[in-house]
Amino acid sequence: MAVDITYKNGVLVLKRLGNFDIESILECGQCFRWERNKKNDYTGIVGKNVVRIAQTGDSVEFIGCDLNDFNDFWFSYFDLGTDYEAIIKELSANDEIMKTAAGFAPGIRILKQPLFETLVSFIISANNSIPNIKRIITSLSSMYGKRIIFENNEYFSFPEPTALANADVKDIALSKAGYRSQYIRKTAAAFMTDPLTVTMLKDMAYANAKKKLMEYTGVGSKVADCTLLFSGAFTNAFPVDVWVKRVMEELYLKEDTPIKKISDYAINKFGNLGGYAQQYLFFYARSNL
DNA sequence: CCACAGGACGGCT
DNA sequence: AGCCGTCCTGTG
Repeated sequence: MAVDITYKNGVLVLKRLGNFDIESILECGQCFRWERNKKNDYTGIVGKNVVRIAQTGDSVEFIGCDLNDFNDFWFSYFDLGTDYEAIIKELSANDEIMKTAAGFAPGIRILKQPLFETLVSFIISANNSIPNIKRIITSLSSMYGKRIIFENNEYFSFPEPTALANADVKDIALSKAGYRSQYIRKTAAAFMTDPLTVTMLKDMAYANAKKKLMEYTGVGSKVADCTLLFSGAFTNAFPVDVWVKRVMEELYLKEDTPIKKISDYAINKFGNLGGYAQQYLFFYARSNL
């Protein structure tokens, strides 16, 4: 069952990689900077790292990636050190709903994304649709990021806090971020003077880390939970958006329930696996409800 | 043209 | 403390 890793001519190949479905991982709403070239073939930029990933069955190719890139960055980004089979087993025990939801997309993984990038991306996500969020981030990156050429195409790294902090709100608004433009600039400025790291968040209790994030302008409960979960800080974070609210009411609670109550229910029910449960439920809801 | 989808904020009870 | 109008953009 062990994963087999080989590297030749700029292509790193993982064989027998379980619980890894590139489409589920990249289309489940946790990341915004991957473009689909064709089915099961995506190119993405994370921080300053660009890579193309092509999957056939349980064999996954990382193109334009050497062993160092993989060990230093992508292994952690794709959360390859975590046993998802065990997580699904635990969530599914005595819970037919989770069994169905996780069984629907067992190849989902929760990415560990750079903190500032994740925070700003989810500030942009507030009251917004996924295609629009992607457009805004692409636009901001081309204005304030660094240009990188990969496979003869042009990519731009996510902007550094300084670049956004020093930008004019009017210029940020050219990205079509709308009223979120001032949130982006203010948060970047705060981040620049008082940088926050995932390590710092992990050293706090979950509730304190969430409070800390909610001090940034444009960050409410949902955006804070998304940032904690998708930066790899807390696996118990359970972001409740309209879809999760819908699926929780439909499958578990059977009645209209305030968001805060849904959070409490999930924390109590799923504990440290809440974040994984949320992703399975979210993906299931988007595809079936 | 209008209705609607998607969360945070701030002003109001 | 909770309720609700407003914010911006894209789509049907």
